[in-house]
Amino acid sequence: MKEIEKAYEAVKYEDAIYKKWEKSGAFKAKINKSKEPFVISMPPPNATGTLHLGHATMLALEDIMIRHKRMQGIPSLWLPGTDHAAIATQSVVEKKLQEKGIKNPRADLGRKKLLSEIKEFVKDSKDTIRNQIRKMGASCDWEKEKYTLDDDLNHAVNTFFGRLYKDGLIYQGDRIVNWDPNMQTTVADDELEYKEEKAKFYYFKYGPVVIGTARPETKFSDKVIVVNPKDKRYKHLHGKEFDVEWINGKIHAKVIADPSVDPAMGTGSMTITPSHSLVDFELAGKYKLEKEQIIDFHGNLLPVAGEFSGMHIAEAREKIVAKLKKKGLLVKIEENYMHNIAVNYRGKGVVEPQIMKQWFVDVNKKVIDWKGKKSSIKEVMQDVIRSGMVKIVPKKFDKIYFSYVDNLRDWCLSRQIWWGHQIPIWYKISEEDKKIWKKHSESSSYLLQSLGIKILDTRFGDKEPKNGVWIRDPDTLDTWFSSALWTFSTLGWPKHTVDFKYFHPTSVLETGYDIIFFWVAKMILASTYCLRSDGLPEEKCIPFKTVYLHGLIRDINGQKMSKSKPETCIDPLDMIAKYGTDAVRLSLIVGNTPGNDMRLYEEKIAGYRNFVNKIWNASRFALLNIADADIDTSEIHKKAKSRADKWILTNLNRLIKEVDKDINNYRFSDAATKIYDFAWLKYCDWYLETTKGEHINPPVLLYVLKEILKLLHPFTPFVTEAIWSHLNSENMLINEAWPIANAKLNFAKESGEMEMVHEIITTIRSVRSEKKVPPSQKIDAVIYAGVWTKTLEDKKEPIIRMGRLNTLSIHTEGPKINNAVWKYVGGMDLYLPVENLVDIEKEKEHLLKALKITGDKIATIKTKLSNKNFLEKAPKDVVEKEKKAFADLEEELRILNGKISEIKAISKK
RNA sequence: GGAGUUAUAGCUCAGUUGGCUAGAGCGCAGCAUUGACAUUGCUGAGGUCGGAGGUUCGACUCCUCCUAACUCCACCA
Repeated sequence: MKEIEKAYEAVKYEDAIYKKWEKSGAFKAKINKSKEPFVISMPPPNATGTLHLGHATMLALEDIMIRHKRMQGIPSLWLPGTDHAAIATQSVVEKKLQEKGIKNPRADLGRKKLLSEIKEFVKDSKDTIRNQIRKMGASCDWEKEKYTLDDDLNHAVNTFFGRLYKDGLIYQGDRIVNWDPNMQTTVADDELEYKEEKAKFYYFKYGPVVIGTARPETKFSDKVIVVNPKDKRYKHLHGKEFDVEWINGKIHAKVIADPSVDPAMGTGSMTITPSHSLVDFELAGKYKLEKEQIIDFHGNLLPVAGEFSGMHIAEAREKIVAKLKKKGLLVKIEENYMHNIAVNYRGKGVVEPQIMKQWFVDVNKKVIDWKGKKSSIKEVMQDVIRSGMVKIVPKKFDKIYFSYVDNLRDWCLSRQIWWGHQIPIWYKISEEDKKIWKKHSESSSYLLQSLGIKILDTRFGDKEPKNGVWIRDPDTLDTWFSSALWTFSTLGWPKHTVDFKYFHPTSVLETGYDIIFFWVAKMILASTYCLRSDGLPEEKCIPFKTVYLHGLIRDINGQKMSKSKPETCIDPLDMIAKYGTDAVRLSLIVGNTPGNDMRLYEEKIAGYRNFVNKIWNASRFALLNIADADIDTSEIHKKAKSRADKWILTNLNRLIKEVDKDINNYRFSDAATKIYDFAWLKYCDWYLETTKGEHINPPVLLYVLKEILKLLHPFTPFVTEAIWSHLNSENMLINEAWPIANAKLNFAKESGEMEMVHEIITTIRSVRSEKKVPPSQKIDAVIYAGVWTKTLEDKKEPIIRMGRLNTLSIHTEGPKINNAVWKYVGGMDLYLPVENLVDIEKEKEHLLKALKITGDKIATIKTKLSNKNFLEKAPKDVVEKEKKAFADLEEELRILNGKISEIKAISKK
């Protein structure tokens, strides 16, 4: 025992402990059909990413839940995995290839080669994130690890797609999509970011009206003017048609009135460009107008632009304006027009709305047999939350969820990149078209469109259909399409494996609130649809029973941490190296309440490192003071001797109850804080300090320490396991049984703090009156403290070790130290020095202040107690409490008055 | 434009269905320290719970309005 270091150095222990856990099989979930399991599917981090604070928080929270349940003997599965993060990964690899000199990786390498490049890259970097998950101490079942592009998960994806297709829920449609000309792919609405930008706003004469626009380059073939029907300025024009002079000659235009136009915006009249604006596209659909593409997929103008054809839009804009000016059609230019432009949040490319053929999921068609009624995807998604089948913690996110689902649009599934699950759709084409197609390296679906390839037939399938020439849709599926299946595809679905039957639905989904739309909603969509069509009862079709949404971690200024601001950005791995995983975990848990953001700063982590060290030292102390670590701690209630023993056991018992309640209610911060307080303030500062010396009761000392370690283990797994190995060489703490509150350990009556306090105060008072000394200013502190003294064998002078105060000592015999007179005060075997007087004036001031406060309180409480309404309407226990408080206060007042008269008597002398 | 969240000590945050004198950590000031621990111990200062109303015997807690900050959604032709 003696060789334990004075300070706990996390780095020395953590990796070895993790290996030991993993090797022992402690993380493996064991099926036990007589018990209901506890299951978490780990939100899969990007396979090529590195651990950030969001991951660290997620891992810490989930590990707490899993370790707690595991110690309770509940079969617990935490299934880890990684995500292929399609767009992010492909763009990283493409960039790397470009750095190597391959200018256009897709065209130059072709699909097969590029994919194998990406595969290599993922393979190499996957271990990074895996090891970082281990660094956090995550006790997940690595044997069940999955990757969203695994073959069996691909099979699940295709099965999901196939069923939707068969049910007519998947359709291909011309839709306006967010096209990123840089990345050459569509971007989901969810993935857009808006950036404010200053631009010029142009006014042009267009026939009888003046129109305003920021984008003249899209206006070549505008032939429809739209005005608000209530706008009096344009009433005479409704339904009229006429020829107007425009960029490249005359255009036959007509006027439509629609309420979507804002009369206050610009001139109140506009022309529409259905191909490159969502609003215009919807208007065109409403009035059945033609939609002509103006800009191609690289951002260049098409032949409709005449002399500007082939020019990039950025370059063309001013030239078009110049031409219109020459024609006398330019009215004015507003220079400082602020507007938002949409950019892809990955890569930041400016998005150009385009009409393209894309695959969509219909969320409104009623095909799901749900609770005896044909329902749409949207309706099922609403019902699952509304009926409470899935609970969201905190509840405020219900509203946010509904505002999203109620306005849910059809889900655009296709992405024009190669890394991901390729769409399992085949097109029958002619031999000749196939030759053309091959020349273009099977690029992307928009080329199918623009090359004019004729599709003769369309089929769903994993493999190429027979008879005829078939090509597969070159696009891939939205990453979230595979993530949506995560809770059950990882358990073997579409097969109903033993694991699937036992472990699904999962218990808790724990993640940041920022991906509630991306992921949480899509998981509900996918699991209810897939599993219901398997014929499972509704309650088995949800992906999880509870969603716990943690707050996001922000920097000290409340800003999002981003790599662009390294000075405020905290890297969890650096912090782990510096302060240890346990400290990092605590700093992420304490103060983190569901759905509320939390600021993190290094001092906070350092604070928890100090706590970890405190536990280490308390244990060290215990071990140094116990001859034999194998002390029998059974039947501990019979071994509690002193009042202090009983007090700490009673408090421990209370703590266990509260911690269980808190963890079950997802109040992890509260649970951690309570254990922290108990361990540091009650066990170390109070119990250890009080019993130090000859009053150590080894069984209780050890028992309480062990219980603290168990309670703390889910929060700080490493240090607790490290200490445990000194206490118990046979079993690892990770496998120990979780503490259970024991009624026998409730000594509240014998050991209640207040009772003890009163007893000691009484004794002290009697001591004082005997010796006629003024009350010590620090007397009250005595109650919490307890100090010991010890004579060193090798020193002549008696030594007083002052743990907390100068005023108290514990000794079996009335000591005579430093010429002080010590008096036995009983109760806890305390000896009190009756000299060491204090500053009388200060004491007087202090007492008078206390007297005033107490007097005020008594007045308040008196009013309350004389209030009839209070006595009649307030709950009985509250009234009782008030009465007791009143009695206590009066007693306090008496004591204070006694002290004051004492002081006055002394100061007179 | 629509919706939501937050506002409590110098800083970061707790405060569970309204009910004992509103709490913690950090920071600050003072004191202490030879056998677990300076990654320590004790003591102290510091709050009209954003503002104004209302409901109630009683409001940090519930309701309304106002102010400020943040977030999400929509979107600017």
